[in-house]
Amino acid sequence: MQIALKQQVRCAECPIRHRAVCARCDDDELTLLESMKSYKSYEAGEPILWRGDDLMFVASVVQGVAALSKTLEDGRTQMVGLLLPSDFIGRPGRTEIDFDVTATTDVTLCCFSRKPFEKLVDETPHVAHRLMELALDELDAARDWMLLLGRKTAREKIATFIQMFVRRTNIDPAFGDLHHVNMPMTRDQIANYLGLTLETVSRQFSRLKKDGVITFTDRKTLSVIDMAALNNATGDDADGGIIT
Amino acid sequence: MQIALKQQVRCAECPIRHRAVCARCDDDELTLLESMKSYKSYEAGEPILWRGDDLMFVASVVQGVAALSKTLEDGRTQMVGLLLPSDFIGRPGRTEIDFDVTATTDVTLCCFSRKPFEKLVDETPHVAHRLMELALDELDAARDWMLLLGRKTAREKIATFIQMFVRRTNIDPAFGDLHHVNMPMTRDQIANYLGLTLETVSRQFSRLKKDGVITFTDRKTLSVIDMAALNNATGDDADGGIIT
DNA sequence: GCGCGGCATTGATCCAGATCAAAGAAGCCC
DNA sequence: GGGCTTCTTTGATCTGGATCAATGCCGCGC
Repeated sequence: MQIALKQQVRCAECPIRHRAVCARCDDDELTLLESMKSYKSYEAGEPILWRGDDLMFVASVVQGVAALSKTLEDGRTQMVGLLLPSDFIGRPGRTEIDFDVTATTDVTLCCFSRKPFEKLVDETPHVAHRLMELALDELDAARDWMLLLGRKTAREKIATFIQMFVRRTNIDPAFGDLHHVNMPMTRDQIANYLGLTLETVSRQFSRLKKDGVITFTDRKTLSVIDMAALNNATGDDADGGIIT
Repeated sequence: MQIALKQQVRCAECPIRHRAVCARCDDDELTLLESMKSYKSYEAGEPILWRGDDLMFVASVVQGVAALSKTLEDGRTQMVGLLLPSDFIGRPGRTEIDFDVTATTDVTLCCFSRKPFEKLVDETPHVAHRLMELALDELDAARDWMLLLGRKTAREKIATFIQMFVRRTNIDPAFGDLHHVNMPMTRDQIANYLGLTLETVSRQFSRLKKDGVITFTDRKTLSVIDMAALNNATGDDADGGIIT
């Protein structure tokens, strides 16, 4: 799965070229970015940033999945964001962050020193604009998630979780009726994501399997057998707008 | 409590002048804004916008409290945001919203038609910048809230809720040791906010009262007797950074 | 003052999901 | 391949908060 990435990929060939913060940069701007950027890699499980860290760099996720999480005094933790390729770490005007960032899978970041990057943002309206869009997308995702955390049952949470990966993975609708989904997380991480315990996560996966909604290829890969049943099980309004 | 607001307050005298989206506008810009703006009022309980509505205007909350909420198929609802004076409704590039906006108390909005306002944003970098800051603040709040919804117990949720109002209400630290707090919401609204039922909210208030942490003046006004105990009961790290 | 409608409180019971506990898989290193 | 460790599943039990059901409180209109 993991594609080896040359230490310094040319921006023009970058896999996240069209979706990241640099999406609307022209050739001159890309040349500038190329001179500023450097890649950093992290292994699965490795911390990327700790809460309260001084933010020396900002970065785009090029490859892999990272998680934002918060922890209570006694150790209970909750994921509060999931960073996929093209998502951005760090914000203009913020010098530190209030959550931990951890590599969920092996992760490659495209990093920029904060100061020069902020200068660039100030001088390049469309980069500022793109940052705004990314922040608003995160805000939308956070709100959907709040509904999930506050009101959904365990089964609905798991169904929503699977649905999310289906939508993200399988952009191509002409894929056939069997939706293969890879979930790059352990049961424990999924539990932290959904505000559940890992045992409950496991049990709900088993129930959906017994009910003939999904089937497992291996522990992290499943296929959706009955997409209608899955959508039903999320508890959301039916008008999700996606034709299954 | 409610201060009567003239139908068209001069921007220079506006109570949210220094915190809203217009915070850094100069006199010329204010003159322009004054010619664009119009006030709208809503009574407590009244809907302001429905999910999916076409966003004809954007607005700043001048006075009162409004709530953003989302609803599941079967009617369960969850608040996903609370709009206080100076908070902003509507985003550049978004023509509709994915949640309901309802007046929690009587609300006054300062409205701008969406199109001309977007033009203004494009031409005025510091307005765009301020919008970004407001969005990022909302994102921070959303993440704290996700931790609360996903992992906190009922008692911790209520304690956090009270603490939030203490911090917002009583900016002046030289207030004495008795912290009066006004909560402009019914038990039912608090429950929707915290992902609980109204009965549980009521019970936890009673327990905190019995434990000598708070005392009630009336149903919506309370005083914190033991601030240390309250902070302890939130479950958060002690380093909240506020001297009580 | 009385009656009525809209919160709020309190009690009794139930159940979804947490917790405690044990036994399978699946890597992975030697 | 054998013996680690780490992750996952499944079972038994417990419990916090939901649900169901009164009852209490307060403001308001007549």
